[in-house]
Amino acid sequence: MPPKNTEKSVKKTEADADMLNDAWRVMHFALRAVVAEPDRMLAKRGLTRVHHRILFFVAREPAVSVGALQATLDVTKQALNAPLKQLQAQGLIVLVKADHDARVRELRLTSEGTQLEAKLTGEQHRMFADAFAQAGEGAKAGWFEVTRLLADHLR
Amino acid sequence: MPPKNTEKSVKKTEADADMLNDAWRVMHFALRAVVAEPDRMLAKRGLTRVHHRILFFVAREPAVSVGALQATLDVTKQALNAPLKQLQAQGLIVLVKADHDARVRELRLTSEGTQLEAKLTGEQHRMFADAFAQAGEGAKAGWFEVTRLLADHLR
DNA sequence: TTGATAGGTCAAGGGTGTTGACGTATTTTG
DNA sequence: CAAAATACGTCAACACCCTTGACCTATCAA
Repeated sequence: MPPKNTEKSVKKTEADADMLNDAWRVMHFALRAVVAEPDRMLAKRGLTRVHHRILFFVAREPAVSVGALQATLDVTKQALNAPLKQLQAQGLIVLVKADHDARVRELRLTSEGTQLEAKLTGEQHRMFADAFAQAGEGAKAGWFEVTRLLADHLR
Repeated sequence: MPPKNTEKSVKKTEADADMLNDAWRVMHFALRAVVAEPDRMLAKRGLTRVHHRILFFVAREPAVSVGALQATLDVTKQALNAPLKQLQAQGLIVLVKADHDARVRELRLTSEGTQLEAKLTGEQHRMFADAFAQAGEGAKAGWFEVTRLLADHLR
């Protein structure tokens, strides 16, 4: 038999639901906040979040091939082509033939691209670092634990 | 004068950068995880996240007007119209003229709509509840604190 | 030489959002 | 009461960004 809905248990359940809704809401806003500043910077150059994703991955894996990037970002080559050309046109990335295989093109950031990427990612890092610093080590550890547990549900 | 890049300070900085990248990555995956199950359930009915958002807000604010919902979701009425009709067609929501003003239509969930919404939101609540339960009260408090601090950057 | 691979490009189409204009019913206001 | 404003619905045009599919070149490997 399920427990009766006493006055008390009802209240507790509703408070829980509110708390969980809050968790979801605040997580949404946090994500928007982290993305907002970089988005503004990108918009000034006529770029979008896709461009940032490209810059981000190329920064962390220099000489990555177009195909590998495509797989990482999980988009078709047609979808990747346009932003890639825009980034080239703005002198943020270069494509050079690979030594080992002249068919593949290796992506690299130019110094300008490196600068922009650092600014974009740095802005996001600053937000996290600030939040962690203000909240303290314990809160930081808790945040990571909970967030990882949530992410684990992806399988 | 900036501090020298000693062997040690370099290592620490890089570890920090990794940690902050991780924070961003894990947050992404957490969000995807929370959204994944409800998305699957919606897809079975040919619905999307917009429909869930509508169900969610109507559940929490019964008799909300079309215009108010539109403002809440921040979309045009044209964008809202199609999903609204689909939800009506599936018998999940009803629109009735308001007593106080026959121009406005008040939205309400049908019992079927209430059921579906509870299933969708319940799935998300379960994920958060599980994560919080596994991580403990301290971690939960830390998670909320950090996430709120991040969200605060929105203004 | 032949077949597979990396990449680029063109064409067509879907999905989902937008703005703008217009129509109808209803309420508020001068 | 007539006129203006409001709530909502709908049609059309367009934009953005992604997809699939086909075809092309250059290059490598069997």
